[in-house]
Amino acid sequence: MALQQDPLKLDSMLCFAVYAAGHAFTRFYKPRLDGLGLTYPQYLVFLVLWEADGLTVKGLGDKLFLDSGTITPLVKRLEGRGLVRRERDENDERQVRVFLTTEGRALREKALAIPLAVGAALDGEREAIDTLRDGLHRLRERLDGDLGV
Amino acid sequence: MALQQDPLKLDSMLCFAVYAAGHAFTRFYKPRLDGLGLTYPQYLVFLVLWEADGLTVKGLGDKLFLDSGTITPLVKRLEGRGLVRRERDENDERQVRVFLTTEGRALREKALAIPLAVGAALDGEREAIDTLRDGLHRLRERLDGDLGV
DNA sequence: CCCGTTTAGATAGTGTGCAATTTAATTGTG
DNA sequence: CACAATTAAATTGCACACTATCTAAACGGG
Repeated sequence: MALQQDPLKLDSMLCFAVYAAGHAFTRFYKPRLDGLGLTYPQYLVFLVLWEADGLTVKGLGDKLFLDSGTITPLVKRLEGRGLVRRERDENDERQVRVFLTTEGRALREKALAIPLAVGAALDGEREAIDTLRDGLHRLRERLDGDLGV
Repeated sequence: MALQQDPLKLDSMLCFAVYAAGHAFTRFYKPRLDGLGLTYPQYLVFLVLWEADGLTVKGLGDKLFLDSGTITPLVKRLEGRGLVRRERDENDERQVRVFLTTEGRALREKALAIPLAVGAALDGEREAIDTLRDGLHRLRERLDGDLGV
């Protein structure tokens, strides 16, 4: 196996493979999520809330690796549409807890069709998928663990 | 190995692993790219131009899987800083070709340090990296090949 | 050669992401 | 208890990404 000649070759870069696959996923999800009226990041927030209703904004951010600058306006849009309710924690009033409304909880039924569509598109690659996912989670941990320059 | 019980479990989803790893990469690159004054997508544009100067906006988009709505304003910002020059193709005036300026070409020297930093952070994982990258490119092709719903 | 279609690029609007700052609430230490 | 430090959200500003729409240029069949 020859060594990499050009260290700046786009197609050899892991970062670009991740970046491009991410956009491909967003494009793939778009038509499916249109049916629920959700964007992809909003869908992720619901995945978390369906597992753990009443999480704080920070809790959501920790799960999704996003900060309040992203979560706050996103959740406010969901609140405006009556899909979630925001409520200040009475024991610690710095925190805002996000609760599903009946309507928000009901979305879960429709959402069940989405993993099926993904499964169909990636048909017969169960093992490769698990390997990829685990490799990506390890990668993320390494990158986030690095202290910079 | 037990089957997946909850089909909507965040941490089992490949899409989220890709999404989160993408952000981790962006965060990782940020301090390194600050030295060049580039954002990560701008860096990708330079990777393409250093390989193929004078590409059209569409050519850039094809390489990066982005459309004119993203490329046009990005390249205009680079033009405003004197890093690239935009020039309408004289044979087909619908097309705009993007050329590196001397300054833009010179950035490449500084950029060479970046793959080294990535290599250091992911030290000793050459084989795993190649496997991940190839798996992600195959994934992207599958997702983009899907016709939707 | 005319006109409908296609193609390239630009533009407007919406929704992320993130850094930096601000405000309010809580905690820790003397 | 006072008060500095920390923490949680929100806010502001900038830069993507994408959809939809628009204009101009090129193409293609009759």
